[in-house]
Order: sequence, then C-alpha cells, then structure tokens
Amino acid sequence: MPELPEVETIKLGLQKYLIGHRIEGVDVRLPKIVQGNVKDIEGGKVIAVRRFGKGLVIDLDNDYSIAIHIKLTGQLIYRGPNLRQKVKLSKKVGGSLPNKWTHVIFKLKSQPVRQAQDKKTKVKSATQNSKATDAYLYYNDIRQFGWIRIVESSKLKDLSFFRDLGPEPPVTMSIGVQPLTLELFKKIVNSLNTAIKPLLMDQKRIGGIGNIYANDALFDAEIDPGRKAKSLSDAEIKKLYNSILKVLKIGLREEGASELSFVNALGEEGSYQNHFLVYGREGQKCKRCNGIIKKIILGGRGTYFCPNCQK
DNA sequence: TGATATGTTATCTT
DNA sequence: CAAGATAACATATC
Repeated sequence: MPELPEVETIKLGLQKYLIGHRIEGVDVRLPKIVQGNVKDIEGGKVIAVRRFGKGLVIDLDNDYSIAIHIKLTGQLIYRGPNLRQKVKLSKKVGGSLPNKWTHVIFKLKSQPVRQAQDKKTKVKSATQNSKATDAYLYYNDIRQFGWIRIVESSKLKDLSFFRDLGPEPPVTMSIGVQPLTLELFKKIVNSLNTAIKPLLMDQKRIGGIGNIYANDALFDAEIDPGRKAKSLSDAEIKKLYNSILKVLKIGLREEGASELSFVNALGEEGSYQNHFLVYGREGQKCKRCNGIIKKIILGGRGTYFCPNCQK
C-alpha cells in the first residue's frame, strides 16, 4: 500500500518535474475528491513539494497549497516537457491518460527553458519566453478514497490529518514532522498496552508506516505482531526500531511496492514487492526458519508472521 | 456471486 | 477519556 517509501517516491518525482510549472486550470471530474476552491490555485507557480507521513503537499507561490492523500489507490502522474523520452505507463495506470479513473486534471504551463538557448540564439529570447509548453498532472484513483484539499499554506496545520500526525522514522533527507528517535519510540511503545502492530500503523502515534512495512519490520525484528507493546524489552524495542528504519530504507531504494495501484510520478512501478519479507506470504515457507507463514487479523488488518521465529 | 483487500475516519462499545 | 471493535468508503480481483 502507499506508505512512507511510496509517497516519498512520488514526492521526489513531483519535485523533479513539477517545480516551476504554473497552474493554468483544474478539471475536477469527480467533485467529492476535491475540497476547497480550485480558483485559488489558478495562476500559482509550484515552488515546493513536501511529504508529511503518507500525506503530500504541493506549495505554490501565491500562499496556497494543495494537500493530497492518495490513500489506497491514488496516483499522481506527470505528463509534460520535463519528461524524458520513452516513459512507458504501467498497466496499473489503466491505459492512456486521462482514463476512466482520472478524477482530477491539473493543467500546467512549464516555464520557458532559459538555459536551453545557446549563445548564438540569444536574440531569440523574446520568442523563447512565449514558448512555455503544456503539461498535465493527472490524479487517478480506482477506489476514490483519496482526497485533494486546496488550502492556504499557513493553514495546512489545521487539517486534521497533518495536525494529528505522529513523529516519523527518519529515513529521508528532510522530514516535515518531528523525527521518531529511539528514545521517543521507546516512550511510545512502553506506554501502550495495545498490540505492537496496530500501534506501528497508528498514524497519530507514528507517521508513515502501513501494513506492508509494519509486517516486514516485525518479521525482521523477530517479534510477534500480537505482542502487547508494553511487554517489549528495551532490547526488543531497539531491534524493532532498527528494523523499521531498515525496511523503510529498502522500500525507498526499491522506489516503493507496486501492490494495488502504486506507480511513481511518471506512471512506473516500484519493486519492493519483489522483496517482501513476510507480507502476502501466507502458507509459504519462512525466509529465516522452517516455519510456515500464518495470516491473522489484527486491528482489522491482514497480518502475516512466522509463528516459529517471531516471538 | 460473493468474499476479500485496504488507510483513514466515524461511530459505537467497553 | 482511552482504547478496542466495527463499519463505511469503492471497486478490481480472486
């Protein structure tokens, strides 16, 4: 599912391709996805793209921001002049864009490419300036759970999702929320009597971890997902903390897991799904011992673990 | 055909 | 009030 590594992958793509583009207009095909007034972002230029947990923010130069949560099946796909040649859309996009799952289209104009002109053509700068090209950012969402909110940049913190987001594991260059240090993690884990896995996935306590990485981190740390958080020893907490950072980093390296509909900002798949430690491996052999991976429901979510080596 | 999957939020129960 | 359970959302896929 789209979790920290997946959303970070999209963020990096948008940073690369979207910054400098001006929003010409927004075509909202499914109104329930968008809240706020799209007129507020028309004419605004993209100056930054940020990520908070699993949430994305596109900042404009007119003091408005676009806050986005892709939930389970959202996709943000860029098409425009910054694209390198031959980018093949994944099948998960559902055909050429826009398609029946495209609910919002941001129509953009790229800024003129100044450095592209060489010395000889300096004279042409006037025409060059008028040569901004069209670009598009498509929001696709099969299950329509995601949301896009137009909000004044200064009021982002008022959105409940951002306001209530817990500290997140420090695995990227810059993070928008408080970093989850080992000390902080210890404090959170020690103070709660809930099962450890639902705790890892609780965005209000820890930001960015979802079902895939929670399962894999607990497997890596050899901890039973159903253990009460309070019952973990300091050594186990430390091990789990390191496992969380480890699996998230591998997820980042693999540019996310293309489970369900995840694709990056160019519509390409990630590859962490080829590296799952336990996630989705019900009935298969444990990668560490002879155990058979079992699936249970914890906190209403599918939970995979090896009863033989996760204690 | 019907069960399943899932992140987040809302609502109800304990 | 905290925390757990459950449902709701929507739809492709098995």
